[in-house]
Amino acid sequence: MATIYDVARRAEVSPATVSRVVNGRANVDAGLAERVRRAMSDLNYRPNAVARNLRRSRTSFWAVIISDIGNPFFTAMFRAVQDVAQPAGYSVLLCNTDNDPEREEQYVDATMAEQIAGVIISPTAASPHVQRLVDARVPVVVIDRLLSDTLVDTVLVDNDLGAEDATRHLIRSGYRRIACITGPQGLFTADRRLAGYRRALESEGIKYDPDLVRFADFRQEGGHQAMESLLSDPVRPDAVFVANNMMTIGAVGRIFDHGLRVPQDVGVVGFDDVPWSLLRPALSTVAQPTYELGRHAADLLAARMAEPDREPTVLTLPTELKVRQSSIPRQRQD
Amino acid sequence: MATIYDVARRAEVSPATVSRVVNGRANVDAGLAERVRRAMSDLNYRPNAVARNLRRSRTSFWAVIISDIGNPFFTAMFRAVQDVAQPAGYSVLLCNTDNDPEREEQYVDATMAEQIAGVIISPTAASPHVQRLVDARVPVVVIDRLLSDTLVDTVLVDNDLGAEDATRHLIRSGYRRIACITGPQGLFTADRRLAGYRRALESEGIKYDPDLVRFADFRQEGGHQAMESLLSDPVRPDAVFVANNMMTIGAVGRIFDHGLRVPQDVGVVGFDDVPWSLLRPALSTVAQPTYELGRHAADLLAARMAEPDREPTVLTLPTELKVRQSSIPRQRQD
DNA sequence: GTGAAAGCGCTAACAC
DNA sequence: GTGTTAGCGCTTTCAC
Repeated sequence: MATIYDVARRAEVSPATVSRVVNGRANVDAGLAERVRRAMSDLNYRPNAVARNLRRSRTSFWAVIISDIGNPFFTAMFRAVQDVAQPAGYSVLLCNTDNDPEREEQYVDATMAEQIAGVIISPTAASPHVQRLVDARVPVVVIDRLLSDTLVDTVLVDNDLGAEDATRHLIRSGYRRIACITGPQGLFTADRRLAGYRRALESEGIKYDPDLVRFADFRQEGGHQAMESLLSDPVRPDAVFVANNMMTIGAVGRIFDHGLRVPQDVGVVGFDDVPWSLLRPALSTVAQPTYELGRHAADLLAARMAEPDREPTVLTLPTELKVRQSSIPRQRQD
Repeated sequence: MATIYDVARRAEVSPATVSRVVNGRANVDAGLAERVRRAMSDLNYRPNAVARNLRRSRTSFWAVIISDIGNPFFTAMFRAVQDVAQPAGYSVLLCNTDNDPEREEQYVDATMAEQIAGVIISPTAASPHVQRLVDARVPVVVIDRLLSDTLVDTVLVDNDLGAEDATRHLIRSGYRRIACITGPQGLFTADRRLAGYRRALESEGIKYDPDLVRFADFRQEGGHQAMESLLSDPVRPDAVFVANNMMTIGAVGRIFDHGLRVPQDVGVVGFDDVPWSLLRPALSTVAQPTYELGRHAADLLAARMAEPDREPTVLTLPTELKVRQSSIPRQRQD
């Protein structure tokens, strides 16, 4: 592999000049620059990014650390990050923790060791790792979680309001015994969405009943089991608010398995869209602006890199209730 | 940030000894090693991976280059790769090309510049980039495509047979006017699946009719449009074989939009499962062993890294036809 | 078993 | 505008 010295020798200039040409610095004589470019192409020279990274003591990578690569929420967000990063000359590393704090730690360690230029992370429940990144002055943006003990750029949606809208919509559609399947207790989004559900009930004069609440794992299988548990109750709910997309899939499947109809027997509103229009009945959901979330996170990251000492920003984006078939009982459909 | 020199000074040994301890080399006196470990922890020392990379002239990254991060086929495969890579001490970079050859080139360049240790790639149609990687002696495994002009480790499924099975199943279920929506002409999987479709027709004595074939883009929207085009024909097909999962979603949605029923009016078999069990009717598909594909690709990559001059292997895994509701017309269901 | 020292390929002072 | 040179932090001969 040709190095910058080989090119310099061939073009009869110094390595410094070659470096300047490679990096597009203006202050190089046009003739020299041309000679350098010829030499580079003659030798099929490719700069060694690792050497550059060492010298500059940071890389041209961003890392996105997420908990579930199978969830379209994260992949859509990732795509947005990539769309911002690539034109800016950064490649994006996707790290999938499967909600395992140990894996998260491993990735955060790797991130620091590899001198990653910036990190966008959706941390697992109690995450001291973000603090470590902040302490090491690695630019970080937290997405989808609000960390109470760490001052850091953050992008969220209004989980409370979204869940409240969804639940109120179910109430106003005539459902009365409304269950809630939320995520692991202590996980920010799970707690906020449960809180929104509760607030809607209480503001509409329906008593909050903890027996109608299930805590699952935000995955399809969890939604499946939680629904099973709800349906095996002597008095089954007539509607359910499910706090994420994957669990909604699982929950609705279970409703069908019991021979029940959606929305006639059980009304359903999920949280976060699934990008697939095929589902029947079409699911009512609290849509999150996933792409926007990613784009804002990427923009915040870029801003922090440009200005490391700026005040941390917390951005809360609105959700949008999309009413489709799964929450409109037959008698009200027309 | 503490360096290896700081640790050496504090432990009163040489940097070489610290390096040996960090890398777990055996030939270090136990007492010294202990002293070094203490110093490391005192100073909160973290090895600088970039410097190590430069010195070793390769990184501890693998890159997976795919065409669509929104397709569960690729994310499942990625997960498998990650599961092999991580215990082996590698982090995995996910590169999403959106089927854009330019983006692919950019990623291949970055891969080489960053001295990525190994690459798993599902190349776009005509890909000279893989040859470049091979020439540069970067360990590469190609997945989901057979490159005719490049000798390289490859993991495939038997596309021909899978498509043939699917189509024959439709024929035997009583469908006669069977359409095919495949991917972009020239793309390996698209061509092979079309060939399998054709072979089934001909072996069952049905004339192959090019008017029943549509070439789309392997994405939901493409399936949507292709189905629209098929349904606007004066004589509409009574079944369709769709050559990938995303297009199947789009196609079935369009069938519904036309007020037609699946499978009574139009039978459907897709290629590659979708992880959502919720779809109604449940889709008959040619299931690919996605996780296995990824695992084998990762294993081949590891083998190539260990033994750069081994003969390239081409692995072809079987598919499995999963007959569900979408291809069993009512009169035959019982 | 341990240390001294060279150098991976590049960039950025600094000198001219 | 261009060249000289000193490292970035680590690993790895090689000598002892």
